[in-house]
Amino acid sequence: MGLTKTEMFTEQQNQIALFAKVFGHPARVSILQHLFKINSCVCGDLVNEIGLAQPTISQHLKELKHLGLIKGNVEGTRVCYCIHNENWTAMKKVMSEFLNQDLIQKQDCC
Amino acid sequence: MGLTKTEMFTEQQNQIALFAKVFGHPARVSILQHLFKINSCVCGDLVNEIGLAQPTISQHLKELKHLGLIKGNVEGTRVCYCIHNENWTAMKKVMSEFLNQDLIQKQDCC
DNA sequence: TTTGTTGATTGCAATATTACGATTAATATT
DNA sequence: AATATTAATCGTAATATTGCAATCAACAAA
Repeated sequence: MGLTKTEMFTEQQNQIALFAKVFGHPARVSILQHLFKINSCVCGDLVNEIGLAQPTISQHLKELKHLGLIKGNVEGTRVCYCIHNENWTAMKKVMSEFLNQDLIQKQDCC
Repeated sequence: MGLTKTEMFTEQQNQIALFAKVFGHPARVSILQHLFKINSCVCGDLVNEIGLAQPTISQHLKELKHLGLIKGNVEGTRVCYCIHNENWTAMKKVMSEFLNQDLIQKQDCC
């Protein structure tokens, strides 16, 4: 049905999935890497850097902002974007806990 | 258009996105957590544990297997699933590099 | 005020994802 | 052989995502 049944999962599981989903598109990965490298940049720069149309980049930025991973600051006609450090750190904690789970038994079942 | 333009991104960016995408659904997060906890289990157990229909779980398992994160072993009429340790470790390396990027300048742009 | 620049929003088309009923395939059990 | 159990596959419906042309809104510059 295309409808994820979030109510049958824990809050933690849904949160992991939400973060992962936003990283599940190479354009957003690319935007984030660029923001880490450049520290701050304007929407138009990302359009040139990545090569997708301006509305597409704008939409990806909106999703990243909505999850709190980036900040946007209006500077005249331009909007400056940067990584939201505190939220990025919090996200890392959640994702690391998931990724660094340990198996009780190290040998494979099969 | 609903079509991701993978050719405009680096292989690394596409790989990060592929891994992230598979974690982008709470059912798959839940399956993986359960496999870590139980070490190995049968498809039917996951159906009972999670509460989605059998074809749905089977489909999620297929995606996880396709990415190499789990193994499946036929045992009579049952199929035993477990984490693919080596591939999980390799995935962790790729994802950690992305998540642990450092900002050159610590102060926010805005 | 008019024009230019920048980025958000809208509307739409194409494709992808999620979920499950029905069925099938494979093996176990009787 | 007939039946039961288990999981994969098929088909389909509903919803979500991606991408962009066109437009709009806000501000800057002339």
